[in-house]
Amino acid sequence: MKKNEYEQLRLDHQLCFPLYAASRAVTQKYTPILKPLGLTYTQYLVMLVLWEQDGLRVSELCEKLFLDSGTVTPLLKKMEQQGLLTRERSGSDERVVIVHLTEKGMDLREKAKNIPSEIGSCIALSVEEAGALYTLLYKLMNQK
Amino acid sequence: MKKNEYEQLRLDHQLCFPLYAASRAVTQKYTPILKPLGLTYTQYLVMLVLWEQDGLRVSELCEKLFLDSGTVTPLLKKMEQQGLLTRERSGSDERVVIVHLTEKGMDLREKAKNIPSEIGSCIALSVEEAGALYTLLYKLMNQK
DNA sequence: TACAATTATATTGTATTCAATATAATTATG
DNA sequence: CATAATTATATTGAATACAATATAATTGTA
Repeated sequence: MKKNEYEQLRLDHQLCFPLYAASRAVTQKYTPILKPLGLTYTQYLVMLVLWEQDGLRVSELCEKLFLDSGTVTPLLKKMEQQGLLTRERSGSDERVVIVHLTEKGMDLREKAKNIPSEIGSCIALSVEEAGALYTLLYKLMNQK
Repeated sequence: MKKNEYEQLRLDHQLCFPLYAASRAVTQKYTPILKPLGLTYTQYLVMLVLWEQDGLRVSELCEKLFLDSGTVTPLLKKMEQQGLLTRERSGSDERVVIVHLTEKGMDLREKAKNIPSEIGSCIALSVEEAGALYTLLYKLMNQK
């Protein structure tokens, strides 16, 4: 029984591991594609959010991306330096920082337009598989 | 048609995002569980591999975990300092570093034994869902 | 056997992540 | 209205990740 005692600890019995490895693998696929746009993967996620809805608070960006201020604040500062966005304190509540895209930030959308299909073409999943995966992952990420 | 032009760039149309967010969410579940063992998540993965097969090369650990030497080398040094393992150059090939668990490293396995079920109990997926997810993730991580 | 490739780790530099804490502004309450 | 509690963001510190490069050892080959 000695063998079975630790059976559960086998790497190939873990769900966390392929999740972790697949996530990194997919992120790595983005790196060369995002490089011409001057974006990292996390910066790209911020842009996706802002292209959909500009003028969000830092806290709203954090919520949408499931990231905390320790990650997002330096990220936004860097992106501000790069001229992609602006950060200004709200007039009505000085604690709040509102993020707006610059012209340059908005223009980048055009260059990014085809990235999803580029990525899609190098991900070997059928539409059904991708849909099933999507559903399962959302289930996983939305539980507290 | 302006709206549809950028439809693909919506955050909720991306597969990468729930993958990334779910991965981080799951890793975060491990943090408090691993803390009593003095392990981080990545260190735990190294231990899983070594508990299964001791005496691996650094390169073999890298392959199994899909990590590169820039991640693994400092990780192993830290774990060596903590007394969990030893790193020695191979006699037959001085380029090779062989990693062995110490007594302390092996003993930790007993304390880790129930972690998979602890994690399993806070992951809200059925056995079938977990199986399907597992299969899809392996598909994703194994494509070059 | 010199010495050009190759191989195995290690190092460096940049960019995340996140827990924990700090700070400043606003709100709630006695 | 003073101040305790809360809120929003920022800072700090520790641990990853990974691309790019470096170094040392080994192998292949003219």
